[in-house]
Amino acid sequence: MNTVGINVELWKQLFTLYKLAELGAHKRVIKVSTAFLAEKMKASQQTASRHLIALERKGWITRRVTPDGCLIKITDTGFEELSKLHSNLLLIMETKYPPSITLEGEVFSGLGEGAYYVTRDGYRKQFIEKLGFDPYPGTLNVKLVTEYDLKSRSELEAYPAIELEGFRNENRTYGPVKCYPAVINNKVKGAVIFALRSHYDSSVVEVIAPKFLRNHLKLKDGNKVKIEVLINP
Amino acid sequence: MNTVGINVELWKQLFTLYKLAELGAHKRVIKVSTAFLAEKMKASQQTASRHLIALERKGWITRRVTPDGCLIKITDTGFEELSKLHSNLLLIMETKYPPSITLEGEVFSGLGEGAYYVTRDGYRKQFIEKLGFDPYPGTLNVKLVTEYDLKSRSELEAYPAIELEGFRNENRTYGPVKCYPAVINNKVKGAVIFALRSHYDSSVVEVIAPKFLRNHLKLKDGNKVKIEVLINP
DNA sequence: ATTACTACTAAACGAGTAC
DNA sequence: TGTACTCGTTTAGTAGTAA
Repeated sequence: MNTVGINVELWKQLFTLYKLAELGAHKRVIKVSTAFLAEKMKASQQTASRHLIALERKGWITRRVTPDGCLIKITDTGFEELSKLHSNLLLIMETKYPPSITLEGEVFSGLGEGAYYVTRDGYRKQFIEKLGFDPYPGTLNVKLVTEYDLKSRSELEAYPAIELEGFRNENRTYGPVKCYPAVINNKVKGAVIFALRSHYDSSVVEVIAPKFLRNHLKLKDGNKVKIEVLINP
Repeated sequence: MNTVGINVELWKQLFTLYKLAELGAHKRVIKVSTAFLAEKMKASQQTASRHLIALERKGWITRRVTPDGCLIKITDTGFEELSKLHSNLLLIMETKYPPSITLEGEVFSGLGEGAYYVTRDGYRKQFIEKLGFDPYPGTLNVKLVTEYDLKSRSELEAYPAIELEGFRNENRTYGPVKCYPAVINNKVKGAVIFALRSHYDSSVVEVIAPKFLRNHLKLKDGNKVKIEVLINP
């Protein structure tokens, strides 16, 4: 998810906007004295006044000062801000799964089998179709160490994955594979893949990406790597 | 509506809680470094750290500090706070009408007809049933003066009212009446009533209450009075 | 690497007040 | 009554740093 845009400064302004909306200023022009608004905000009259000025400057409200109060209306832009907050909260509150799970572990060298599997056409086509990229021929093996990471890894099982179908060619059968889109070291988009019958235990995750991760992220055996596994609803 | 409880201090804490929820801390224990959280909040590492400590003290999160980050989970109490905010916003955003409209005007003496109508049993029973109080026998006449108040009064027409049915007795017929619950001078609960065929023009509103308003609020002719008309959805 | 303390700085607040 | 300015105070935020 990573809602871009709301930072701590905007947030403070949103508070006053929110209070104004509680008074109906998103529906109609309301007349409020700064003292009255201040009471609602549990702040001083001066603070309310300054906040209104700031909101006006920001274009979130229109404001006309009269001898007995301010005529305030929340603008479309202002309403949009409240609306954004609302829909972000909706997403947070009503989504069954967390937006992502972050795993950390150490890079190690496997047996090179990854390359073989990833390049099988039966899988490769599905990677392109379902993940949206053509994987570099090879996987990055990451060993999970901490209790927290192992727990996270096991929680992942319960979350909806992208499923690659198994297939067979003239020689043998290839099993189904679960994968999740992921961001590696906050930089590279790729995916983690879990073969249903893996030659590794669950303390190992295999990562693929369109690029050669070891080079691109300058990774060597034993280096720490961070994998943000994205969960899509 | 008048959401009680959220003030500017709670709001600031809610921001950090909201950011944690964006990271999934309402669903599971997450491991974040204070530096990482700070980046999400667009603040310094120290600020993030202090906020987490404050949230823990408040009981909104649980927190375990480890050598490589904090294990954070939003508590039920904390989740409840986010939930409250969400439902308040839902109410604000998705309600068709503003929660209330405030009218201000001057008290004046009418012809005393109000008392006559209000005490007719056909109306009185409906007041008790639909407004929940037995009105003092008499109405408070309020003259609207400012352009803003006249405009507000006319907007009111479009909002859903409590309708009293007309009736007839042996002598004559009594027309239907629209009314809205209202709070007078932030103190007394009552209602404004609009006879569909009134002897006043739309710059006058008549107010009823279980108490004798003139005495109870020490009102004299020419005094300003504030009527918060409540709109129920 | 972390967290979180202390000391300092910047920003927000509120009292008083002019208009 | 109102709003909103100045100015002193309080609060929040950051930098540096110890653990």
